[in-house]
Amino acid sequence: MSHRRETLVLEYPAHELSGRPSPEQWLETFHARLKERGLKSTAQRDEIAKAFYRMGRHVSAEELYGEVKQSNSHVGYATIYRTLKLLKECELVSERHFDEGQARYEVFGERHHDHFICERCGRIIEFESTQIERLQQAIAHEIGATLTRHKVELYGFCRDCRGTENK
Amino acid sequence: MSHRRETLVLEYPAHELSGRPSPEQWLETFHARLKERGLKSTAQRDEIAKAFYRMGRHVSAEELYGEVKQSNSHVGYATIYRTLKLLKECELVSERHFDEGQARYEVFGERHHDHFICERCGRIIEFESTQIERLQQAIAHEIGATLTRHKVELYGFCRDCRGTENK
DNA sequence: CTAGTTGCAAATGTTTTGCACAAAC
DNA sequence: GTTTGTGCAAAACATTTGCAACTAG
Repeated sequence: MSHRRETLVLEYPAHELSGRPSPEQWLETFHARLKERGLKSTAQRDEIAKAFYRMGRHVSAEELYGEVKQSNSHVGYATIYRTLKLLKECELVSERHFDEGQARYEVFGERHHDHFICERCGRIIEFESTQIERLQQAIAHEIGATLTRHKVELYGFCRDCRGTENK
Repeated sequence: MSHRRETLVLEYPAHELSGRPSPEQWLETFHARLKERGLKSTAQRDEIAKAFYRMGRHVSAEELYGEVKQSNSHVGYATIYRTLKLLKECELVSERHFDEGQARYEVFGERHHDHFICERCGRIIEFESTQIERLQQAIAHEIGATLTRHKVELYGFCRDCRGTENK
């Protein structure tokens, strides 16, 4: 009996993302979903979407605002938030609330994964676990509930920050 | 080989809480921890702590403020927040951030449990799973991290709200 | 007495909204 | 030409803080 891999740790730098559509495909999908909803494509929406995609994972509205400002100094915070909301509605982005004040956003529709967050350096490591997925379904079944989504977050000290806790 | 129970669903109404100290014990502990820290016990702190304890689980600052106002109309929001922060520091209360804007608080130090949150009616069901606990440790080990805390949240439709999704 | 606590109002940080002007379809 | 989108400033929230008056130890 083969030993199937149940847990997979994924830690990619922003420039090395797997399982993603190309930026062009992604933007096209955005345009299509906007059209479906009778909404318009605009230069700002494209800029924001592209900047977001380029930045990789776990981006805050503030960070995105900063990035977009670099190329186009004339976007307002409001448009950032409005576009992020749109991208959520178009199911291209998902919103996460880690234990900070602000929300973070990531490209949606990749394989489901969960997060480890280092409490010292803020590093976020992603992982997938089919066992955890299965267990969650089992628990939902026991409760008598239907699951729409779920969230597993581990907090602690990462490899590099272990042993520096008391510094 | 016996079939050990791995998952336990806990759903208590506020008036039927298990594994808790008595309100008096709890308040005494609060007093003791304040003293340790060179801080004072006051009428307000007691009132807030008692109201909190009485209200049961998953209380927001707003709800607690409302409750305290009933008996003593002269507490400010600031004192609610300051006392909640104190209770956290005294490890008598823990703070949770579900996917709402506001934080929710619960009595700390009971057995670790996780939450299912119904997206229709807001009901929160707690459960414990030793398997999930073990898996999380295994994942932390694989990442090379030390875990300080973790969080599992399931979202969906509860028993009573299933089938009413499209109403 | 004196350090710690309170209530208020004002400040904060994040996100949302109203509105007049501008741009897409 | 409508309808939708934008930028700005103001509003809306949840939470925190400064400060003068107050109170527990």
